Amino acid sequence: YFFLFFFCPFCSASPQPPPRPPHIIIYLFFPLFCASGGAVPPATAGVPEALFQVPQWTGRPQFGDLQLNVALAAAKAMGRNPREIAQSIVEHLDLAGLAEKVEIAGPGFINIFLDSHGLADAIRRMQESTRLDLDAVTAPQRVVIDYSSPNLAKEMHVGHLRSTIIGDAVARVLEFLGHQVVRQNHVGDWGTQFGMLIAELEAGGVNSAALQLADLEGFYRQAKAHFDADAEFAERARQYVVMLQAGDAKCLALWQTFIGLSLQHADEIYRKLHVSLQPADTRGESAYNDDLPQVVAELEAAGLARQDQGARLVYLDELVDGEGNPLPLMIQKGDGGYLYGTTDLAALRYRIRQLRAERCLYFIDARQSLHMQQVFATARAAGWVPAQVELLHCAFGTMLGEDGKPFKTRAGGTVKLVDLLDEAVNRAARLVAEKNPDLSGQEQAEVAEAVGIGAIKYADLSRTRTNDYSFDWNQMLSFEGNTAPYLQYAYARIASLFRRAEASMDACEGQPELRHESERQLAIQLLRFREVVHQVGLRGYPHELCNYLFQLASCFMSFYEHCPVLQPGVEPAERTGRLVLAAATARVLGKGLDLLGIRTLERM
RNA sequence: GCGCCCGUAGCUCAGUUGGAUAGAGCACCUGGCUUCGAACCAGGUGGUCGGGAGUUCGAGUCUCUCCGGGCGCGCCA
Repeated sequence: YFFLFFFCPFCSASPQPPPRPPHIIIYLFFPLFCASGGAVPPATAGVPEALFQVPQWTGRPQFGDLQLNVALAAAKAMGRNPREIAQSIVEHLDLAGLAEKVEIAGPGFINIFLDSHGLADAIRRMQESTRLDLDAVTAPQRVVIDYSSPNLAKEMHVGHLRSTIIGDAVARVLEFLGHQVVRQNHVGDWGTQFGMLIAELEAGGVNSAALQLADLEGFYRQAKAHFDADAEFAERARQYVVMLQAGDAKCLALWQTFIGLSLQHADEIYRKLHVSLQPADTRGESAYNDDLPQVVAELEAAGLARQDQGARLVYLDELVDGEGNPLPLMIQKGDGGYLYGTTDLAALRYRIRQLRAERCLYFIDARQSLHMQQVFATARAAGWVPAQVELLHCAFGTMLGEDGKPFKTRAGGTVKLVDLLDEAVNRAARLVAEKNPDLSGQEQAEVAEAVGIGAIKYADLSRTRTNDYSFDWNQMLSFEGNTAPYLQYAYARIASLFRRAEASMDACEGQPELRHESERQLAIQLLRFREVVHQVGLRGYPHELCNYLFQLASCFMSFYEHCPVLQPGVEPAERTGRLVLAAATARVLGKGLDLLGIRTLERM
């Protein structure tokens, strides 16, 4: 016997399991045609993996729109003929109104050909819905997201881009899904580096009142050089750190000057980047200074910390290398100073206790993987993290130079983020002036801003975040092909269409006809939006949304090429239907770009 | 030594629970602007998925092994 029930991960109205234990249960997840949204039901966790199936989009018309391979998997488990199983599944399938045809093909593929009327109906519903038919999750979580977190001792550079942009996109996605998002900008505003800077200022007799942001970078470099070369200087720097942590007034005043300048600079960058971080989201390492002794004391009391050569380290059974050698986390130095791991633990404790996090996402460099693992394991061992709270290190790769080594300019420095952003806007401005000289100067500037910044963000967001990537000025500032401007252009064309039609995009309603293949493909793409957004919220990979939006825009461009809308000879019903498709496309593109933190334009 | 990541078209990259003929963008070639925006569209050239073995109806995807590259592994963050 086969018991089939349709069980949509985005739908709160899931059917109940059969009353008696079935011989075999096949769950069919239908991503489409669900009236209401919801969280992924926890029941999925208990389903035997082999019998758990989501129909896949085929992308090949001859194999239908959706394909189920469950018969093949079941055949293996049951030792039966897959085609027979497929046949028996198909006999039990009731897809009235959803599919016009179901075929068994090859060794036992079940190919589902969606019904065009059903598709059109789903598009109509989507266009009528204020949320693109994507309702909020039924079980919202409180999610703390740690991202951007620049080092305040120096100016922001291209290396800070990834965490800032990717974390922001995921924050927006989770918020859109209905989760309660708490952003945490864990800035590096504490520690040895500030002792270095203070020592450098003292040595140089610099007037801190006249200090400018532009000076900071140079001071940091000098201080670092002195620190590495001059043992005496290094010792002084360490003493300043101790004084700073002890609350010495003079040191604190200097420190305030530094971080004040840096935070202001960071905020300017965030505004330029159209990143949603606000000053109130900043809670730097210094905020946890007073908690550190308590953190160490608690770990000690829990019997997790041991002293070794004056330093305190946490040893855990699960923190070992391949040969069983311990990989301890140091939480206190021999001189009594604390380390960033201690601060991370204090921050995590704060996020659970004060912020009441049910989920914590960390957008931090992949090179910190071991460290994050140590911090998570230590916090759990200390009993600070309830078992149901998910701690996720959303790692990202390193930005490399042409030589495959961590990126540096020819002079050995880093590319400042401001310079990259300005260059992007300048290039975009030249392009706009050339392509659309009719726009006013003000409009051209706005377009250049949106296009230039969008291109940079998209170049980063559209790659799998865990991979390293090479910094390539031209590629990052490209405006052709799979880029943000392509998506913005598709949006602008639709806006233009509605201006010409003298119609409102939001008020555009009706039933598309989906006669042309490109109309059908566009409709299918539109309906995939929900599953993609949920996926990004679950895994934290914004490139999945980028890929989807690019496909959607491509489908639209093709549709628009082949299906006239306002031209003479187009029947009224056809015209209405195509306007609905265009409007729905614009809304999904607009929302998708918004979730990526990229602006849309009515004209460009 | 141990661990993690990576190796897919000339270049930069996708490829979700293993599914039918491995896909994009850039570059190159051929077409398309008196018709809704050519930042575009239609089509073409281009691949031993690093090598080998295994698992099975079926492997870019899973296992093992080798090669090549990157990163990490107690007193910086």
